[in-house]
Amino acid sequence: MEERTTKRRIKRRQMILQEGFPCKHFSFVVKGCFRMYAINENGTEHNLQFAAENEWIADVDSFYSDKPSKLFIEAIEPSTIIQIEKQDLYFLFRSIPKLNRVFKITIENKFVELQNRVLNNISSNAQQRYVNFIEQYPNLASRLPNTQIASYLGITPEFLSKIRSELAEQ
Amino acid sequence: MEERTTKRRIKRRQMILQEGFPCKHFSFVVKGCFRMYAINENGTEHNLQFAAENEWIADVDSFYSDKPSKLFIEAIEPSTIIQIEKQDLYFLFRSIPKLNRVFKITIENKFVELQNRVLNNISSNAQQRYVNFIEQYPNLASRLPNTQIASYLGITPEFLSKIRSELAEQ
DNA sequence: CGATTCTTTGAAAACAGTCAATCTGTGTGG
DNA sequence: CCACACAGATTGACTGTTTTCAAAGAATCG
Repeated sequence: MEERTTKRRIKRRQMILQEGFPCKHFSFVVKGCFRMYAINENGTEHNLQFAAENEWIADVDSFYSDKPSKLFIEAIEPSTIIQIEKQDLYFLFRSIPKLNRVFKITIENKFVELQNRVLNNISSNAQQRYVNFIEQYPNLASRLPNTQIASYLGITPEFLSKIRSELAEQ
Repeated sequence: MEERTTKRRIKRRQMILQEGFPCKHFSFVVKGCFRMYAINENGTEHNLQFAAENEWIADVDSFYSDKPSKLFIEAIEPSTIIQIEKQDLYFLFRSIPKLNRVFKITIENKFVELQNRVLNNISSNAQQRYVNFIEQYPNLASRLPNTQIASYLGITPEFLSKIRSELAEQ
């Protein structure tokens, strides 16, 4: 297994995926925290996903299709990851059949999580979404800058600040 | 295969899944169109997904966990579906190994689709989301009532109507 | 054809973004 | 270990977006 994977130390703000390049690896976060985001035509960043300890992160679309990615993955903290390339992942799937099931369940869970996020986005206002985020991911909420949370929720940092001051005085 | 699946005719407005019940089936749409939605505490409906011909629909979370669903699935048009229960699906996975791969790819594609929808929700205003919807799903857009599209986009039918009249005069 | 759903419209209110200025904290190099 | 640069957080005034409510007209299922 070790010879099929690579352990890497990643500095704060270092990118492990940049727009325009194919996503060559699935990355497992051993220590630290990452964000995956897109940049729109105005230059605004939008966080699609965070990944902290014991979570996988990759641009699934680009990884399986080999298309150039439209996303960035960047370390928010100094981090350690274990990376695996597609051919090696497929090798492991063949040699450890159980792994297929593990990955199937992982993506099914991520699918359900995303569906709940969509429901949140279309049914709740910004304050409710922020409260839900804190309740659902308390450990992320406490270690992330609010700027990053705002970008994940789809609101401006200024407006998040106003939401927080409203919540504080209640 | 036939003896493991059930073909059903579904009337317009008939439910094939209701909140509080476990989702017992994956349903394959042969003919017609369905929507999956949640109802919040105010009684407002929010469309999570549509499924027309040749698409699968189910509450994935409830189906695999056997938990009571929080969702509804309802026919928007008179429809025909083929349903399969979990035990029979697992039987088919064992007898037709390729089917595992087919389902894996299906859910990976749905995952990517959902991720793009989230990106849309957090990065675009209502007008852009509506235009994107029409471009991405032209055949759905033409057969669905605007009420249902508004509910999918997370806006009110009244505001969608205003968006449409703005687009029309351009 | 009739009942029901869907669509449109308008005015007022609530929600969220923009821009600019200031304040706070903290990572890094010296 | 200190100082400084820089990212992050807050505030306020103003603008823009979306909702709400009510009412009327159009389309469509049965």
